[in-house]
Amino acid sequence: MSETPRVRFAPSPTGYLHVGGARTALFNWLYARHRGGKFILRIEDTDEARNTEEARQAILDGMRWLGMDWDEGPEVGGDFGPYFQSQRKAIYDAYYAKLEAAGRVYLEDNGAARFKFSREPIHIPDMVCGDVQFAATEEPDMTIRRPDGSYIFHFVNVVDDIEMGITHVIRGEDHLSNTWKHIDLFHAFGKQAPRYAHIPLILNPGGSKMSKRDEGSSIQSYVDAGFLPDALFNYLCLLGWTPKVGEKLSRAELIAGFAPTDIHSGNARFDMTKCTWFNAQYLRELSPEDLLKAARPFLDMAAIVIGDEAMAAKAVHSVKEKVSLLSELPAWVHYFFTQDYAFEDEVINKLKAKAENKTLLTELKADFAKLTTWDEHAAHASVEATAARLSVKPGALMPLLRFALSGQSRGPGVATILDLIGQAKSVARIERALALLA
RNA sequence: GACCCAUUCGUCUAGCGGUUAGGACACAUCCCUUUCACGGAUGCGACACGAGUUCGAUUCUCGUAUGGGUCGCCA
Repeated sequence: MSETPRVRFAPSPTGYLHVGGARTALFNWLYARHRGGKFILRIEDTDEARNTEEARQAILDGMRWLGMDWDEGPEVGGDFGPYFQSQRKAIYDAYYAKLEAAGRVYLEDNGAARFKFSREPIHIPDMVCGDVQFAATEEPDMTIRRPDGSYIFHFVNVVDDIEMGITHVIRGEDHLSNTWKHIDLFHAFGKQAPRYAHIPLILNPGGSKMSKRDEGSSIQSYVDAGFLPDALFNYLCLLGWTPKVGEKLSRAELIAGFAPTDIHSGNARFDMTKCTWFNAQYLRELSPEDLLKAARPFLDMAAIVIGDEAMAAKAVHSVKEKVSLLSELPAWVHYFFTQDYAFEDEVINKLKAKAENKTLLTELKADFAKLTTWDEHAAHASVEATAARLSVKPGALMPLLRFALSGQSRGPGVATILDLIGQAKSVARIERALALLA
């Protein structure tokens, strides 16, 4: 246990990066970083018919988006490559020969090769589940090579773990029932099996294993929905593991506190509401500039044209505690960037509800037009002055201004809106609203 | 069907023989307030069941039930 750990995440590029796979990768990554070991990415693409280049790319993209770097693997290299199983056939052939020499394989009529199980009891020391005992198996010997010469998962997985010097295998609990087969193989090769940690599965809200159909099953869906990588990263860590020092933690804290022995052995349901809450928390910590940067793709998608970057940063910042996802931002800020914003029906109705609204807005506009300085304080003071002059409460004027300036019934403080939009445009917007009431 | 893992508020969980069973999300109420939010306060809400072991079980053991997983020439 004192050797430098070498752990790996070994996804199969058959689809998108799955949230469960990402969490597995994350625990491996956390463990490697915690112990100063190596985190290896190995692509298990032995089944050519099912693998796609898009899927391979999606995995790499997803890993990078979440902020997990790998010390060895695709596009990085390393001393134990290649890191694509599709390129390691010579190694597998050599290992197959060892099994053959030991009399542990035999051929089926069609050419497929099977590994002869030892048929002895096997016990798995697991850092999460404890010691798990499996009685001598009565299952048929397992196929390890197809008739076309390509090898099966269980075989290549073990061979590569040996060849790559993997010391700890942290993977989903769905593998626990098959692990005795792997150990049997390790023994057949005269090797000691690595340390295992089978982590609980992530279940959908219905309580079964998350599948591709479920909301939030692919990492890309979080990118699209406007999640921040740090937020997802943090939330995913909490599924199956409880850090001792709190829930909302930085990566450094997560790395420092990570221990495989603290991982639970019961499955956990994914709670999108709490995941979203985490995102809201992380969103609020962003500086105006960083928030704008993160929001940019979503603003672009909504065809919002940002003129002044500084103003745009202030605009998104002004509503950041009102949203949980970046994708919600455009609806809250679009009117900052165009004089041709739409009016909600509800807003028009409220403006028309009272005849005096027209008078009040006209007076506000007149006072705004007279100002020689324009900022949040000046604008706010002007509204209060108008209110005093007309003997009404400022609170009676604010909603009207909000309606006129934004066309919406909710938003940041009215003074903030006035400041960001500017004097001339604010006056123009009130005129526009007045025209609507005519 | 066989085997494996699990079972505390709706969800994620703390608990490692004696606790008023704690926290987070959600929910409810109140406060704050120019809207919507944020924030603050309070509240609602759980040990699957049955036997043991013990002076005493949420905690240990066994059984039952329930949930999940695995038994592929998928990974």
